[in-house]
Amino acid sequence: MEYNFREVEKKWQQYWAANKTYKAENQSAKPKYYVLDMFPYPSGAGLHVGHPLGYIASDIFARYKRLKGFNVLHPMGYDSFGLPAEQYAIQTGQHPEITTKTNIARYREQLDKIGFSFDWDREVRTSNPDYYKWTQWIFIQLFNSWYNKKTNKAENISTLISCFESNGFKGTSDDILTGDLEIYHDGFTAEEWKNFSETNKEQVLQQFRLAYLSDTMVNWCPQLGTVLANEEVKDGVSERGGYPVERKLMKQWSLRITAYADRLLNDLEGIDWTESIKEAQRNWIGKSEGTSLKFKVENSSAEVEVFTTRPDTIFGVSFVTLAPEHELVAQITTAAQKKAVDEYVTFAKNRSERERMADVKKITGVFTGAYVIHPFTGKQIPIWIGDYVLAGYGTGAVMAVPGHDSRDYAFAKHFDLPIIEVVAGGDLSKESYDAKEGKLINSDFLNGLEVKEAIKKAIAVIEEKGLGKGKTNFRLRDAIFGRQRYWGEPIPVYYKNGIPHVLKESELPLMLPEVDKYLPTETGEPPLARAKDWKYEGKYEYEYSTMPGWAGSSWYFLRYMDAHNEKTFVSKEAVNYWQNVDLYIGGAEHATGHLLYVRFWTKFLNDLGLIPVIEPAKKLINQGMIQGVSSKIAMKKDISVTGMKIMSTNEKPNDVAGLVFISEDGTQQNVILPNDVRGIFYSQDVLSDKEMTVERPVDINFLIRSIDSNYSSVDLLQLTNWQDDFKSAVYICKKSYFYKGVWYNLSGQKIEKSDDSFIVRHEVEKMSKSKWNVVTPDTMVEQYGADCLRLYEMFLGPLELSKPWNTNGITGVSNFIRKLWRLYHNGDAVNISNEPATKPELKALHKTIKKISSDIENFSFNTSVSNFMICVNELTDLKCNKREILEPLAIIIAPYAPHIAEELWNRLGHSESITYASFPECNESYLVESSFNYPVSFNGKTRFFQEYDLSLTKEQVEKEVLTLEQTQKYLEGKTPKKVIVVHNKIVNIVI
RNA sequence: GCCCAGGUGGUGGAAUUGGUAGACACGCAGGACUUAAAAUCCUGUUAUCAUUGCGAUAGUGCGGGUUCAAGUCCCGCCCCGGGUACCA
Repeated sequence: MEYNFREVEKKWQQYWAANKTYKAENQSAKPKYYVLDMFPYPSGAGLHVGHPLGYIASDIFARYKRLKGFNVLHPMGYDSFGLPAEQYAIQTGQHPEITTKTNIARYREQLDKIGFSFDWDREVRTSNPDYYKWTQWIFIQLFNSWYNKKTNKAENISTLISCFESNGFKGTSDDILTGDLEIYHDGFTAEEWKNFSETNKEQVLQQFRLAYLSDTMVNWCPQLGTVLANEEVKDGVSERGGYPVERKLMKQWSLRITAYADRLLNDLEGIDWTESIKEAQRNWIGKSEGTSLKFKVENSSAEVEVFTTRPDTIFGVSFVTLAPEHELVAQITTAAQKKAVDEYVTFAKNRSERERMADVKKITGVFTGAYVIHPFTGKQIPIWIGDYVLAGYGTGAVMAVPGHDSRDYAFAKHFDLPIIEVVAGGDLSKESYDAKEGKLINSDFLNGLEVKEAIKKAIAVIEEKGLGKGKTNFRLRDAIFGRQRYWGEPIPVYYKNGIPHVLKESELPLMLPEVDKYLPTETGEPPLARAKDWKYEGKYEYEYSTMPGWAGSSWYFLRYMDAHNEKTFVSKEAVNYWQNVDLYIGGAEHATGHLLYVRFWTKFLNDLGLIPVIEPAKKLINQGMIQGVSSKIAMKKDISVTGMKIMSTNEKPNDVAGLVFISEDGTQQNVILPNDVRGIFYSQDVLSDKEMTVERPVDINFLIRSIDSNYSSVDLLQLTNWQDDFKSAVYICKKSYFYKGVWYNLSGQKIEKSDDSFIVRHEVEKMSKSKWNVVTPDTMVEQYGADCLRLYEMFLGPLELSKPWNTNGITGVSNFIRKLWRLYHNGDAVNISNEPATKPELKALHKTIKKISSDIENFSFNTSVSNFMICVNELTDLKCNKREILEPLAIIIAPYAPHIAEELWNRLGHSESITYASFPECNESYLVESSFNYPVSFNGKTRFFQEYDLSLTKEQVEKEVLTLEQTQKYLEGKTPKKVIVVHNKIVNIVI
């Protein structure tokens, strides 16, 4: 009887669920191991074959660790707040909670079918009040904290208040309190503080709180009706939906992640994450060290402060550029230039982010008419405004050194400003010389110094003269935390006299209220403003924005440790036992979003003494993307057709009746198309000029036959019945066309059938519902079984590589599973012998044990599958049915194919699950060879093989080889110059 | 532009510290079994030349180099994928 995977897989999935086989305990004598997958967002499309890739890998690892005697925590849950469910709610009026529940149920069903060893008792959902209660609680801790630069830790805001009460505040230069943070508040004395109004005090405190309210430039997305964080914006459009994003000044909740910039950067050293992710985070944090420097404005008390990393080039400054939004712009602009400046500032403000990024190359700017005085030469230097200077970085002003900065160079060239050479080594007539190498020239006291020394000296002189001081800047911005959306965690804040107050812990969770519509109010307030009678203590307004999607996922790894605790977000005992994640698997697309925020929150919670770890995950593996193959149908434009030319195609739907073809012999053919034709699609093999076409995706389920890897033919009947605009469309093929289920020849006469195929093009891209190229695991599981899907996804190639999905090799894996089954059976009956195993059998097993162990440790799951195949092939050839071999084999294969392994284990006579068996150790003595078949090569080219006993020394092998008849043949009578013998490896004879 | 990862048969991909390139699998071709098909099993399969057999030559994106020996190390370049984008 053949292996019945349907029955067996179902049986064991039920067994595991009923027996809670994968339940993890919070205490154990065993060492702990925590394997975590990145949270899925349960979208309406369900899981596609790309999702399980990482889950299968982590599941193999988790199962392996259990077999190795570890107490394994391997949980799963859902990141269930978010935009898609809400967008769906807006369209249909259905509560997002219902959509979310349905989607989760579908995910769960799909996950269960693949046989994952999750401890489902620990499932969490970010949208459940018993979960978001603690997300809100952490927000309150952030609100009640400030970052003390002296201790380099977050502390309760009360320590800051007592500092104000005793010492007051010295203003932005109060290093001890502000460090590198930009605090916009004047200094005050202790006495003044005590007399401040509550409002005034809170204004000051908002400058320090880790969760704070401020007027910030935000990424506003009008179509989504919300602000977005920097990493949710890609190329000037929203990551979800692709809607335009504009800059807007709004009062917003933000998190002061910048306080942690240095630690987020430095602590990367201590974690075993992929270098690419670490590098992406380093770039995102963007630390740069330089100096601030003040330039006095001529005939004014104002000063322009700039930030530069190249103070050595101070004598190369030929102008100063301000960002259009710079506060000094209005103040310093001369009357003569006012009009030009105002126009420019308006222009710059109205340009969308998208436009600005699209024409990076386009240089724009205007002269203010004002000048600064060079602090060393005393010369006049013009002040310009340019939008290549960003208001949000540094001081929003730069000292332009066109000789040694390519952006300044481009600006200077464009507006014909002087270019001064101060570092020797470049050719300034062609381009700026940006390298930090060479000797300083034309630079007074810096002349002759190397750039690095000059930087040091310049900073020293600048500081000495009180013109500025050494300073570090980060590219990282504070994270905007409010979203003007419904489906998210309510921010636990209410307003009393305009001052924000947080809720008491006992008042949590602040439940998401019911609303009549999921849209903003008429006055533009977020959806929560629609909630009826939703007021704190019946009178104070709540905050109407909700938290962003990443709030819940910034601490979920902790909740899994203690998922049902009602007293605290995670108990001390649980977190002290589980510490942090040992292995985290997920996509690289979260490099600068989730993975940065979760590190930030972890450090913060550690500062407060709530958890013992400073990093969420010790090791991180990125799985590659499984791409989909979409199929593209061609339409439109003036067409050249192979063998004929279509002359006029005014493709207005009602104007295609008189298509004129010119056939190969040059005669015109007037094709009469019916009047109600609503569109024309072209088979890809009739198009010779791809430039003239546009394409749209069609459902890959309509494909019938693959022509080659780039093209397939499509089922026109299915396509015609698909969507409205396909129903009354004409499908043009080489010799005929298809319309409403009927074929016509090109003269417009009905024909019985056509031997034409309608061809669509393939394209490899991200799997997505909108591209109609999604392949779900369900059909795979149905057809081949979960074990086969698991093995096949691993067999496809290295985990971290992206690859398009194809099922070409699936039969190989399926055959392997059947072959494995047959090894344990003779016909229908289990056939196991208790005889001792032979040497070749033991060798086949133990070399596999060795290989599989090292493969798993190195996350090289694809080679494991190959090695299982080799092992089973060898044992099949040896006709091995010995218990001594087949029992350990079942165990080592169990992490990969748990269902069949359980069944075989059971048939071997075990009543317990294979999950807690112990992984066999490799016995090296079975692998020891007594001889080696040496490849004998001449000048590095292998010619033949010769077997020698391994006890032979190098010298003996050399002597033996030289006596061989074959050797003599290749020597052709010459004497070898040199003979290299590498023991157990190779013989190379140099002639 | 910058940063990161890649480039090996018709395809997915193997290859410890430099040491037999192409494991394993798909596909393809031929064969066995079968009334037939499916399933299964066997043989072959980098290219070119030669072929009765033995074999010869080339070959891991391209061009150089180091070495007895290079897919692997070094230098220069090309191509594809991902990230990032005026960060002073």
